[in-house]
Amino acid sequence: MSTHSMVRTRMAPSPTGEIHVGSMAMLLKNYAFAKKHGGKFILRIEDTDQTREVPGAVERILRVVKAYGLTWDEGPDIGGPYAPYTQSERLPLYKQRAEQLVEQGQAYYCFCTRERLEKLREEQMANKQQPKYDGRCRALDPAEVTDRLAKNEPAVIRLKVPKNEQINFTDLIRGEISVSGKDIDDQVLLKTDGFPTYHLAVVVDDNAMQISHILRGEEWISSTPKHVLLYKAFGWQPPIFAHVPIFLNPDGKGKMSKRKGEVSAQSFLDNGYLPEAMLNFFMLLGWGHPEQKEVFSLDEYCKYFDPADISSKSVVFDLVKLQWLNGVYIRTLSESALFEKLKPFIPSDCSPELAKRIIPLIHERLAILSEFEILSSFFYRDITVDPAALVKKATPELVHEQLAKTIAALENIPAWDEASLETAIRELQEKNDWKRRQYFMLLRLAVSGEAATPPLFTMIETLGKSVTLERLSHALPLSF
RNA sequence: GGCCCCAUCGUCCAGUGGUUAGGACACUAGGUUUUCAUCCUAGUAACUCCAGUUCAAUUCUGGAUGGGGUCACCA
Repeated sequence: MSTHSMVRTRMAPSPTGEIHVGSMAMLLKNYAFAKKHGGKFILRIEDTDQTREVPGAVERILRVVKAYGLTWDEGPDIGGPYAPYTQSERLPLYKQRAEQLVEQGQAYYCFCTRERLEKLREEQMANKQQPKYDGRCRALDPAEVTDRLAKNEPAVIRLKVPKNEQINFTDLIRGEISVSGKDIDDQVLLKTDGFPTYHLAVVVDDNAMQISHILRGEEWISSTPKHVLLYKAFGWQPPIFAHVPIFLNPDGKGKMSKRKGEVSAQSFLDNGYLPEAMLNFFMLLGWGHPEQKEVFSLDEYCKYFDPADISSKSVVFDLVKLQWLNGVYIRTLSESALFEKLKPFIPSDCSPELAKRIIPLIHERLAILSEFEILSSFFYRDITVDPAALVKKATPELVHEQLAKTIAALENIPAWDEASLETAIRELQEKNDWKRRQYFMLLRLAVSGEAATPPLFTMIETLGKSVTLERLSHALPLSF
């Protein structure tokens, strides 16, 4: 396969904070598409905005992508044939390209101050017009430009958008998209600080790095015509675009945002979602397995995934379904594997030994790893028992009798294991002709403080004799 | 608001010029069960509207409505 027909995809996060789940889902699609075609997946850092850069963000990005189980073939840390993969290290490239465009008459220097532009925008807004550059510097006298540049007057380079042209491009998901040049602003390509804007950098780098397919969020559709214009101006072959629908907030209103809950890819891991479940969930949003399967592996996804099959409507990030999926993945885990993954979520007052004994009891009840504590705390923490609940289904006299007799029986039990406990307690229940539901629930409440727990006998076994008897005794006076 | 994109159960995904419009999550009911959960069974629930094309439109075309995106020297 020649370099030209090689599939090369990329994800290009900017180090301005935590990577968003939507970005991680996009990254997955780029990854899967490259893998499907035996191509390369590239990670590039777009740090062209010095003002928004957050220290340590690059390292965190790399770490969280790995934590999700995804890898890259070329990137800032491992290099590659088109290094460097960090835009701030490629500055001369962009400057040279921007100047080339000026020479070709397809871009121009603009000396307008931020103040003027701001005022202009305000006026346009007041007049209900589109805020857009008015083109004042479009046709500056070349001599004047040279002069002002020589005086080091701050300048940007803007794209000279042909206002009477129609710009068309093909989107793999949506088909032909056409925008009129008059609706496109004269985008700044090179800023006064010498850094490129996203639009210049992305085109220059995607071309330099031989990117063949761009799978990105649909919020980029409206700026794609600018990119197409740039490819044309440089005489380059544009890559194939696929604009993937974005995630909507769980309530279905608007682009998934921080205001309505956690959105960083890392935060889901921190809350106890498994990376495999997250990836599987991403796969399900906007795309369907050919056999309508819901649970399948990354390998299988890479095999079937085709960007052309992605649905074209934005999708709601359904946390309820995510939870279900996560539970499915947790249930497939072995107990030792679950223990390993649970480690960060086991409270310090629960010993690892105890945790290991608790895990089988709550395994199928766990939807998110962080639920470990709430599902297990009564094993290692003091409990509070609601007296009203104890006598809800029986008279105080009966409850008192049941507790007293149970205590007596358990004190003399030959062995403290599930089978012996079950025998003793069932015997008691049958001999006294107590209602099983009521009696078992009473014991459950007395011993755990909870109405929903693991099975009674195994729970009591795990709790241990002294704790169990202590709690039963403690409940005794509560029945009155 | 201009421009662009989109429209099948509450949500996600299938699907078709003639179908009992299918699957999953959620929900409801039942079974298993000492509770919860798991597991099993069943059920409720959708083609946005209006024209046009056609013998026939959920499906094709146009429009309306609705939703989303975008309008920075941010990405």
